[in-house]
Amino acid sequence: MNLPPLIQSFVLHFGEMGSRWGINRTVGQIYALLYVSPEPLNAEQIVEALGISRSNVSMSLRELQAWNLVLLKHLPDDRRDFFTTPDDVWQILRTLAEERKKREVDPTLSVLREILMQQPASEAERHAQARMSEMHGLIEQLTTWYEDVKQLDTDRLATLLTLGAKVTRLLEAKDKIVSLGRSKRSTEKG
Amino acid sequence: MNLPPLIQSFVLHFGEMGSRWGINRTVGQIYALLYVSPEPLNAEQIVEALGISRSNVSMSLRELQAWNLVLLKHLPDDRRDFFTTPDDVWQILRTLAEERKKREVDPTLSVLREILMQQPASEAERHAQARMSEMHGLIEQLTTWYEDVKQLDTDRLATLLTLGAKVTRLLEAKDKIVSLGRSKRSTEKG
DNA sequence: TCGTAATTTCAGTAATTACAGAAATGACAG
DNA sequence: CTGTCATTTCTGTAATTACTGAAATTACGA
Repeated sequence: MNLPPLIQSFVLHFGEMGSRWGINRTVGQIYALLYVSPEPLNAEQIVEALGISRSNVSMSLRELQAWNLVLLKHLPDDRRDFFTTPDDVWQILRTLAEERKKREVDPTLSVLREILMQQPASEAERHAQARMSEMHGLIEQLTTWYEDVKQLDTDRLATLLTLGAKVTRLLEAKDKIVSLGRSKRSTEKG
Repeated sequence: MNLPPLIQSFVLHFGEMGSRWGINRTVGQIYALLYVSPEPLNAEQIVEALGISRSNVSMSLRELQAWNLVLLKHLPDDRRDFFTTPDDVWQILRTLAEERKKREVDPTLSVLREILMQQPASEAERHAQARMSEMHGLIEQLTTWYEDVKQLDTDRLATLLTLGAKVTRLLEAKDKIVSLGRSKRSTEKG
């Protein structure tokens, strides 16, 4: 590996993390390298920078393309493929969220739905279905929220994040007023 | 494997998904089994239900405990360990979020911070640092939001999720009013 | 303090996944 | 066409990870 020390730390870290993210070391390293490169890189440059085989680079880039995490660019009068990551980190976040949902959530959701359609044949199955139904409900609530906020443009999304706690405080205030109203009325009744 | 068909589907699915979630098949299967079981199970029961070795069960339970995903229970006059998952799916979600953050986000955040402390020795490093800084900023914003909303009790969290889009519409309305005011003033000026 | 049951650790093996190098394919210029 | 360069696919091997069965440890009752 032949990289400036500061970049190498970053690349190596992404490699190590790779396994925890469900991708492998090489894929993680290539992504990190592309992310910090000022210019798009071609396969040969990646081979030199990371010291890995040409075929490994080819397959890893394939993987990154399947995740929609890299952009393919072409330079005039050059047949080679050059790769970058999107400039906008928020766009990267969106892609990541979408792809992980597709791979890690949607399949479970559809399996749950399928199982919940069936008639339980025993008390054990009935209880299991009830549990699965709870899980299904939670996941649906989360994905509904996600589908909702992912529509937001970046500014509004950022605002929503920054707001986070404040929305909460607003809700608490509302609750307080409502419950005050309720307890007053219930006092009057009781 | 010796389970009612409906439960078996669920367990097998969690096993298959296991790899995508960064845990292994057995761990996924055991978790799924405990999740749908009406009563806590001991190791031997898991061995019988899933048809895997006793030692494998022991190591997988260890892994699940490291993730705080299972509860250890003891019955009176019985030395064996019995395991369950929490009843409340929201609690499970919280644990999952916390553990994944700890494993998948925090290490990256600290590596980024460390690298950003250093003096870039070249233009390439300077640019790389700028990119890392963008990433760091985004992750910080996300984790701040997370630290914020994770404090909420479940009712309020659920409300926040359901609200999702509506908060947005509120923001949009506010934006419209503000920008109307601005454009009016700028028209007056221009 | 011995014996027994439960659990954990360990060492070897099986299974899976990652990778390199070679061969094949594709794309284009002349 | 043919030759060249870029990329992909394929096959075998290396490395890693998952798993088993045996041995060791722990916990506790008699």
